[in-house]
Order: sequence, then structure tokens, then C-alpha cells
Amino acid sequence: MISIREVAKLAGVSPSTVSRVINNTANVDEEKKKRVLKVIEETDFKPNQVARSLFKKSSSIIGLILPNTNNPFFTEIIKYIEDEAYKQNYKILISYSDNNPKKEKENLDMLISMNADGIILLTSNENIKNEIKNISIPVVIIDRSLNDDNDLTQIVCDHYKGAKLATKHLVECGCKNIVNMKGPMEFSSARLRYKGYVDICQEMNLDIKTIDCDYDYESGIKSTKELLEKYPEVDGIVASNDIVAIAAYKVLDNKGIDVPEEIMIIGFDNISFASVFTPEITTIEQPMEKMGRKAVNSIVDFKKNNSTGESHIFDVKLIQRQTTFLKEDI
Amino acid sequence: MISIREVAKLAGVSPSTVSRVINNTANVDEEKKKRVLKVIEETDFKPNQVARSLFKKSSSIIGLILPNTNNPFFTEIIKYIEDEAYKQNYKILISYSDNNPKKEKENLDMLISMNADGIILLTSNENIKNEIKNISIPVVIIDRSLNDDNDLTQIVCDHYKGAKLATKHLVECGCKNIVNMKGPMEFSSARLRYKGYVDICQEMNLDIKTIDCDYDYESGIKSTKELLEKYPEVDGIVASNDIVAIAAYKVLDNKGIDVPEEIMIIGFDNISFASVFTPEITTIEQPMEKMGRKAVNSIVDFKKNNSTGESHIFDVKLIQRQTTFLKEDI
DNA sequence: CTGAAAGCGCTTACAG
DNA sequence: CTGAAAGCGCTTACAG
Repeated sequence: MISIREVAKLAGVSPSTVSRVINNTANVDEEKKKRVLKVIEETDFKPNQVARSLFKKSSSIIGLILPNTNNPFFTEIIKYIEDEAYKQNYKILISYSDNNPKKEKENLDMLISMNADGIILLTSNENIKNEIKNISIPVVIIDRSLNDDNDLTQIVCDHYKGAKLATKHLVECGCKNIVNMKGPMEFSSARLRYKGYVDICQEMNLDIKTIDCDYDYESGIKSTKELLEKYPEVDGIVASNDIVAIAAYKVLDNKGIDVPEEIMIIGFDNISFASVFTPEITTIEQPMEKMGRKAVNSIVDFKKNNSTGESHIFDVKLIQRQTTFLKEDI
Repeated sequence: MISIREVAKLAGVSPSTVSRVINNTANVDEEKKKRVLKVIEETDFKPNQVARSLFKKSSSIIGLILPNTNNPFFTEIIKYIEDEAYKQNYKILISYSDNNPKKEKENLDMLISMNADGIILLTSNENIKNEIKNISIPVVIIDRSLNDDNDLTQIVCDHYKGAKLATKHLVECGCKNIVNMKGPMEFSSARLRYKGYVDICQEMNLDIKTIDCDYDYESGIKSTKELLEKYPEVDGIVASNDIVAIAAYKVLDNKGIDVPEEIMIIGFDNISFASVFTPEITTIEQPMEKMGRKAVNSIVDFKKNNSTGESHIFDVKLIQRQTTFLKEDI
């Protein structure tokens, strides 16, 4: 690799001048500028980002820490984050925490020691708050929020409203025995969705019926089987998310139970498979693209204005498809 | 951020000694070692990776350049690559080329200027070969191969055999009019799969019937519609991959055509959604996990032995599910 | 075993 | 407008 020093020598100027040309950071005599540019062209010189990063204490890297890849929501949001980062001239470094606080801390430390310019974190680990407060670079919490006694930047959708919409939709479709497959209570998203379900049930005078479930397919399969044992009267399922809704469908279908005729299902997230699956899954849409882009921009803005971005709660939307229908319609 | 210099001061030793303790790179007096470790503990000192990287010309970063996120195969292989990288103490930096040679080159340059230790590249751009040859860090080509007149490290599955297995399977299931939805001919994977299909057709004295298709869902929808116009007699489809197989199913299902009774479908890849979809998709399995891990290890090995890893062609396997069946069985 | 020195490849005050 | 110098935070010959 050729260095700025050699370029300078070849162009007959000092390294400082080459640096000024590259970065357009000061006026340089046109003649010299041309010579430098010519040498750069000829030698295919690329400034070493590591050296620049060491000096600048900024690497143009945004770290993205996700729990795992079990939930398509996690993998889908990556593309929007990467795309926005690319537009803003940042790179994305991905790592997974496996919901393991130790690994999460390791990833955080690694990113800091790499001079990352910011971190987008999807977590449910409340203890991480203390870590984050002492971090010098901006950290944006996405999807799941942490109890906010301070000024963390949190980007989430309105899980509570979403669950209310979902439950209300099943009620309107004529369901009387609605079961909520509730996600892990350590996740704020799951707590809020559960609360939304409960509040509508109380409003409508319906019994509250729940089954614990994780956010992944395997767990969805297992929990749906339990659900059928525990609540044989079920006629509507508010699944913890889309991949669980799909799992629920598979179990019901295998048992010869008709969806939506006998049991209706509604998911959450609107992952792309939700509309690809047969039947297409009725769900609550999270504006993943907006959320992903906003997360990146919070960090970019921080770099520009040195101000912590504000938290945002994004609106959600019911998307009706084939796993629910208005019984009155027939 | 506290630096090695301050740690040294607090421990009453020189920065060199602190470095030796951190890296275990030379014997250090037990007493001093303890003092250093104690200060590190107390100050929560983390060595700056950027400075280390500048000196070492190695960043423990492996770049992963993918075309896009349209094909679940691309997103699924990420997790195996990240997992193996994590085990080997490397980090993964992801970027997308959008099948755009310019963007691909930019990503390559960026990774080099970041002192990346290696690059895993999924591409079909034959011209990139010349770039790669001049690169000082190892580049591993994955999934799609480039015409190999030199010693590129290529990690692929046996696309040719896979397509033969797929086509033969449909023949065995009793299909007489098998259409191949062939992928873009600039992709070696598509060329090889096409060849496999053709060879079996000739062997079995079947007409060759093809429709052009990309590797994504939207294209699968469009191409399947064309397919039905062009070949109304079709009774078997060798789809270009799983997501296209799913798209084909959707189109047939919407038209009231029974799968597999009237038309059988076989995919390629065995993405996780293939077994989740209803009906479950018969497909050819690529050993994604093995391929991903191998790609990472090629780079890790290069760092250790300075020897270019060898190319590998991984075996494939037929996985029969619900979109095909032996007609004789009934 | 250990410290001072040099250097990795940049950037930016500083002085002219 | 421009060059010499210092420094970003490490690591490793080198000399003792």
C-alpha cells in the first residue's frame, strides 16, 4: 500500500498538502493540486482509514448489536440500517449478543475500542443502561425500550396500540375466546403488547387467556400446542409476532383446524414473509424502514450537532389479510 | 478514554511493559504484572483497537460483501459467517453491492483501507477478478464462482449436481413436461443449474422448456405467469431457488392449480422458510452453515499460514417435502 | 526483565 | 498558500 508520504514525494509537495487536497480542507495552489491529483490517480492511492481514524477518533463505523437471527424482524431491519448508513457514508458492523449480557458488554467494548461513531442496540437487558450512560459515543436503543429515567435515545413502534388494534380486530371479526401468545416479559415490546391485549379484553368483557411464548418459530410451535390443550375453546389468537403466527398456523393446519374459519390468527411486525406465506398473515405493521433509517440518522445527527437525538415512538397499522375475516361478511 | 500511557503511570511501569502484560508477549516480573493488572481492572482500561490496527496492519475485521437482501439465502448465510467469525475473534463488516461493479469496488477499497484481514465476496462480476488479484488481503468467493484461470479461493456448492438431482426427482415423480425457471446466466450458479437440468432432459429424452427468472420473489411471480402462458402443459417446475419456488406456488395456488397434484415444484437452497412454508417446499439443500464457516476459516488460516485456502465444492442433497410426490405411491 | 525510541499513516495547529 | 512538527495510542526491535 502506498502512503501519503510517497504521494507527496512523487508530486513534489509535502504530506500536509496532499492531505489538504484529499480532504479539501484548505485552499491549495491549483498547479500543485493538479499534480497531487494526478499522482493519486496514477498510483491508485487510497488514504488509510485506520490512521485517519486514530487521529480523528472516529471511524465512520456504526455498530449494530442484535440478539440473534431467530426473528426475521432482526434480519429485515438490517437492510434499512445498512442502506441508510451507506447513504450517509457510514459502515455497519454487525454483532450478536444472544441475549447474553456478557456478550453484549463485549460487543459494546469492542465497538468503543474501534472508535465506532455510534451504536444501534436491540436489547432487553435493563442493566445495560448503566453501561450506556458512561459511553462517550451515542447509543440508540431500537425496538425494545428500557425503563427510561434518563435521556436514552429510543426508537420503538407503538407496541401497545398495535396490540390493542390486533385484539380489537379479532373482536370485530367475531372472536369470543381470544388467546394471547405473550412474549417474554423482560422485553418491553412484549409487556406493552400484553397490556394492549388485556386492556381491550377488559373493555370488551372478555376473559384473559394467555400462553407464554418466545419470539421465534420453534417456541411458536411448542406454545401453540400448549394453547390448544389449555384453551380448547379458542377461536382467535393474538400471536407474539409474525413468525409465531406462522408457527401457530402450521400447528392448527396439521391438526386439521381451519384458519380463519375455526380459529383466526393475527401476527405482529409485518415481516416480508407475512405476505408471502399461504395463507397471508393478518398483522400489525411496524414501520421498520422508517425506524431503521431514523436510528442511523440519530447517530449521524449526533456527530453533526452533538445533540442526543430524541426518542421516537412510531405509529403502527393493521394489515388485514387471509388469517382473519369479518364473520358477518358471509 | 484512558490510554496505555496513563495505565503505565498509575502502575509505575513503562507503556511497553503494560503492552507486554496485555498481550502476554514477553515475561514480565510477577510483581509488576500484578500492579498493571490491578490498574487495568480499576480503570476499566481497554486497549484502543485502532491504534493497534495501525501498527499491526490488521484489524480483526472480515468484510462480507453481498449483492443485496432480496434472496433469503444471502441473509441466512450471514449468521453462520458471523458466528464462526466471533468464535475466531473476528468481526464482520457487512456491505451490499447491489450487483453494481462500482459499488463493489468501493466496498473492496473501503475494506482494504480499513486494514480488513480478509473479504468474503458473493458476486457474479467477472471483472472483479483483476481487482482481486492485486489485493494484498485474502478474498474468498462464495456461492458463485468466477472463471478460474488463477488461484482464487472459491467456496460453492455443487449446483450442477443439485439441478440434476432436482430434475431427476421430478422425472421419477412422473412429470413429463418439466420447465426450468433459469436464473440469470451471468451467475455461475444459474449456468450450472441450467446445465444440470438440460443434461437430465437429454438423458431422459424430454423437451427443454425454460423461462428466464431472477433469484427473488417478485421475479418469481412474474416469471411463473409467463411460464403458464408459454407452457400450459407444464406438470413440473424446477425453480431457480426456494424463494422463486414459493412465488411459483403462490401463482399456481391463486389460479386454483393444485400443487403437487397438477404441477410439482422443486426449489434450491433449503432456506429455513422452505420448511416453514405451507406446503413445505421440496428442495436441494446447500450446506450453508459449512460453507459460511469454511469461508471464515479460509481467511483465518491465511492469516496463520499465509497460504491461500483451497477452493471447495460442497455436496448437495435432495430434501423431499410437500410440493412433490411419487405418483406411483397412490 | 524493562524502558526509551521509533514508527504505523494520517491530520492539524503553528509559523512563516 | 505551505511545510515541519507534533501527536492520535498502540507495538516492537534495540540496548541494557
